[in-house]
Amino acid sequence: MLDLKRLKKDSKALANNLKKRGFSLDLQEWDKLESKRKSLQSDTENMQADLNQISKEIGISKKEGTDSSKLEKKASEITSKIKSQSKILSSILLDIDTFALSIPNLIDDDVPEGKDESDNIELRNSGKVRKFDFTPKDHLELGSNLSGIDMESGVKITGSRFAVFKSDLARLQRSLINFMIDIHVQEHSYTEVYVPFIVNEESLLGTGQLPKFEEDLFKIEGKENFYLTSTAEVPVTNLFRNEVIDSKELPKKYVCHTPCFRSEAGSYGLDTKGIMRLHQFEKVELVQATESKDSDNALEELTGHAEEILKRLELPYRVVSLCSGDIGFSAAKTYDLEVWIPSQEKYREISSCSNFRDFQARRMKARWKNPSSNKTEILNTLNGSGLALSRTVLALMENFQEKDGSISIPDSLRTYFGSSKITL
RNA sequence: GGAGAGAUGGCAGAGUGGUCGAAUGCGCACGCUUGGAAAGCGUGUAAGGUGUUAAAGCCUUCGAGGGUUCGAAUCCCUCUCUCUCCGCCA
Repeated sequence: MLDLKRLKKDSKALANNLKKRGFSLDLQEWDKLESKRKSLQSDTENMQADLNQISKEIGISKKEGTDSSKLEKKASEITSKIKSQSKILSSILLDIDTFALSIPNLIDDDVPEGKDESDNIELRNSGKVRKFDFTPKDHLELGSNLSGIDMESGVKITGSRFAVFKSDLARLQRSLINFMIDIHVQEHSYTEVYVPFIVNEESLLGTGQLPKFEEDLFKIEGKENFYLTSTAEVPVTNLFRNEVIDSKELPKKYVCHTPCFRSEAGSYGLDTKGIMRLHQFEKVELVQATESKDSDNALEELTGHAEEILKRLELPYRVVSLCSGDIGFSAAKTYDLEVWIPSQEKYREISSCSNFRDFQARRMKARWKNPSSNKTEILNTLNGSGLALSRTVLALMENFQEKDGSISIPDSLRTYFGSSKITL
């Protein structure tokens, strides 16, 4: 959520910033709501102050044993006025809340301007794209030859976009989880957490998936409004919700492995083959909370942590800065890591690292105590995949395939995986 | 699932209808003290809104929502969560 104070003072500047991502802020609507609120609120607060004063006088009068019936009559009149007035006020406050919750985050100045994906800017790349002396197969063909990826069973058990991993490929994914978490814990000093995969509405409001993007989520039928997590970002970032963190503990760095469930509404034609885009996939997620002055550096650091995994796995990748039109609702700035996919001869997203600044933290009242001012301030939050696992499996299969359909395992992973090759 | 207890500030913990936004302790900040530290002493220390150059002031908030009352942390109702005992279970 944006700072409502800034919206009150500086709405035009905010509107200009939001325009860059193609969001038009309805300034007329805002002015209308805000001026209504202002007059109603100050009216009711004045009445409330009167009532408090009179109530106090009644209290004193009762103690002294003098007659207070006139005061009580007056008070009772004010009370009923307040009741009707505050009903209107609370409905306007609700409107303002709804309005504010559906405004996306402001975009950092150094985010490239653009309309869509095609305007994203490549910042750097790493690793050599392999030249094959045979025609490389795609991961699905490799996987079914190895009896390691079974899409049919996924469909049978659940439906489309669900997959079954078997044998060495199931083990490959499992070894990658440990590989990634160990590096982040031991070398990048993250704290490992295990969290619920089912989350409530408040958590999703906090990170910004709700109220606008409910159609991307799997909702659980029942008395309570529960959802399956679409990313570990939701449960992990919400660890900070309604907390005041001691400055000595900052930055807070968490790493977490979870499954992710996405309905993928609106992506019917995309990546229909194989495990590129599934309703359920695994991810190792990095989450940080920092003071506001530190989040720029933290984004670079966190992105580097995710890149380190790709480097150790010897996967060719590039880093892309998302343009203003492609950046997500809650993010102020995002770097995507894209890994080379030989069968598509394209780089594809395998990690997305974002700085949300105070946008999520304000929604979830995640704060820290600034010892220099002795005030509580809103935290900055960041996250990034480190990495998405099914796409890592996919990338390893395709990039490390041999002519005979076997797959070699990069050196750094061998102790985790237990052998150097997956063979037919 | 059955029975009972509870939810108060960063934390712990008083407070059962009226100057209670809330005693006290811890923590934290500042000062005194010290060669320096610890201890000790003193002062300060909730959040949000409104307002202001800044402040003062005013409003709201004691798990959430509703109700009673001139007035609610305190009484009533509903819900959520936590703890203890019993049952069940991985």
